[in-house]
Amino acid sequence: MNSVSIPITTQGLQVACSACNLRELCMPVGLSDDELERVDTLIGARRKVARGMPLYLSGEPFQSLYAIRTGFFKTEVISEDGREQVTGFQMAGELMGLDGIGTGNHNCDARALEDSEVCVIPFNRLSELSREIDTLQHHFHKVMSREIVRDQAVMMLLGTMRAEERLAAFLVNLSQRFASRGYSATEFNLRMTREEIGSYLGLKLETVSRGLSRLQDEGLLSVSNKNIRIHKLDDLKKAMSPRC
Amino acid sequence: MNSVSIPITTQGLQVACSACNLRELCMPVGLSDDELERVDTLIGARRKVARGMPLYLSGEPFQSLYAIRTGFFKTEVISEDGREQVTGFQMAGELMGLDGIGTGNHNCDARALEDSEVCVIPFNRLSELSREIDTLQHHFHKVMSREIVRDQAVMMLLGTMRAEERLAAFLVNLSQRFASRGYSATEFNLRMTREEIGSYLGLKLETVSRGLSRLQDEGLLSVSNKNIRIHKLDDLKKAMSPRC
DNA sequence: CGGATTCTTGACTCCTTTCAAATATAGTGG
DNA sequence: CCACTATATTTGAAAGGAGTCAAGAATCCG
Repeated sequence: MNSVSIPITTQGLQVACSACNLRELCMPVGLSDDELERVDTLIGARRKVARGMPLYLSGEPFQSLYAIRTGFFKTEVISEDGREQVTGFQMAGELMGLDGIGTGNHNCDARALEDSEVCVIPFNRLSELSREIDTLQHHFHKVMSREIVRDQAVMMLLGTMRAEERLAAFLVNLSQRFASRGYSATEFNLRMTREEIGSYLGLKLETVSRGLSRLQDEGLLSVSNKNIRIHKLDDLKKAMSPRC
Repeated sequence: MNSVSIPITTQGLQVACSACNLRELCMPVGLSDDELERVDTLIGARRKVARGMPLYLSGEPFQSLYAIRTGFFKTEVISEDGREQVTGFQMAGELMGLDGIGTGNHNCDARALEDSEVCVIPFNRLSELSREIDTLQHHFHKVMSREIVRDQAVMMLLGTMRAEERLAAFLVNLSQRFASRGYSATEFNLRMTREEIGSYLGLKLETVSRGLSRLQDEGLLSVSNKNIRIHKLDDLKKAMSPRC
């Protein structure tokens, strides 16, 4: 125990947006120094979310958006008749909560797949500030729009691709997102279970498992439980298309 | 022929937003008279789109959003390897083009399924105005958010539902949207082909056809080509869930 | 009116699911 | 730190639902 209290709480370690290394991925991009300073005031607080715990649940009142600082999340919709659909996996620098704006309540569950930390962005203040800072407004609109485009890509995947193609597309997507964050594009650990992958891809967990085994047999990658090692990224990309 | 020129062009018949009967469905909601007047200046022009013609195509530079005044559209994504996925069907009062904000180019094709007319909303002016009118800003954010939620519902449909369930969900959705526009909830004409329904629902056209026949055999509705008559809307809703 | 498109239906195939069992892994408490 | 239990993963075999292929019928539209 320290006799002198050292601020080791979340708050104590806070890093301003202007100094955040996720800046490029997160909200503020292309702002002047002055504007960045004002955006710094936007982030209300940090919040830690332990693995398995919800960041928010469907039905809860919507107040804030969340930018992931560290960690990994899934978002999941549960229908009235009990069906569960994982609608996405989110990693550092990505924004969550956009679905809550429309109704004023969150429309899905967001759950940490590993111990994580998020920046809380009060939506009211984001609205205010984006009325004053054009760049911020436009950036926010772009982020929402990209989410729509991403969702459309998932529709395409679910509507037209076969099991192995879906799996290849899923892995290539993860690979690219890890790579853009400075991690290896060819080796990474899955944070989610086969069942969660299956829910996202519209497949049963057994089909996911078989698909991974098959891609391994084809020599495209190695699977060791949650660890993925991609040997032929190009061929994996080709496996996203029919007749391969 | 009229000897005296009467303005029968699109422009001549223009109706201000403040007098538009789609007001509740479209952009401006809950504005003061003063604000409504300013929003009127937002609508650049009307544009007619003949059946089968594109409102915009993927790749074209994004300039404007479009609010449907009359008619019916589909939006469709085409992937690099040639797969087509219908991502939605839009009717009067609904907004199209949100997917273009992110990249500055449209990311899908929007095509009229019947002769249609849209209001052109220049995005720049919408951005400006929404910086000045809180209500408009918030409404716009809500519309985008609802689009995300809608997309998530489609993911759920594609990821977890069986053919007949998807079809039932599709028809119930159409029914509700027609009803909220003052049309019959139980009888309407499909504007799209079986193939387009299939693309949207992740099914082949034969499966759509068989599904409709089946729902008819079960007595839930009558199908006569494009005409749908729903006899048991409650049971059709139940058919969206498993074990029916 | 007539070719082209769209729709329906049947028969068969194939991919994914279901059901089941064995194995491996991870988390927990002693 | 190890044992133990719950969870997660793999794999096989069989079943089922949607896809494919094909042909005929109906409808649309110029």
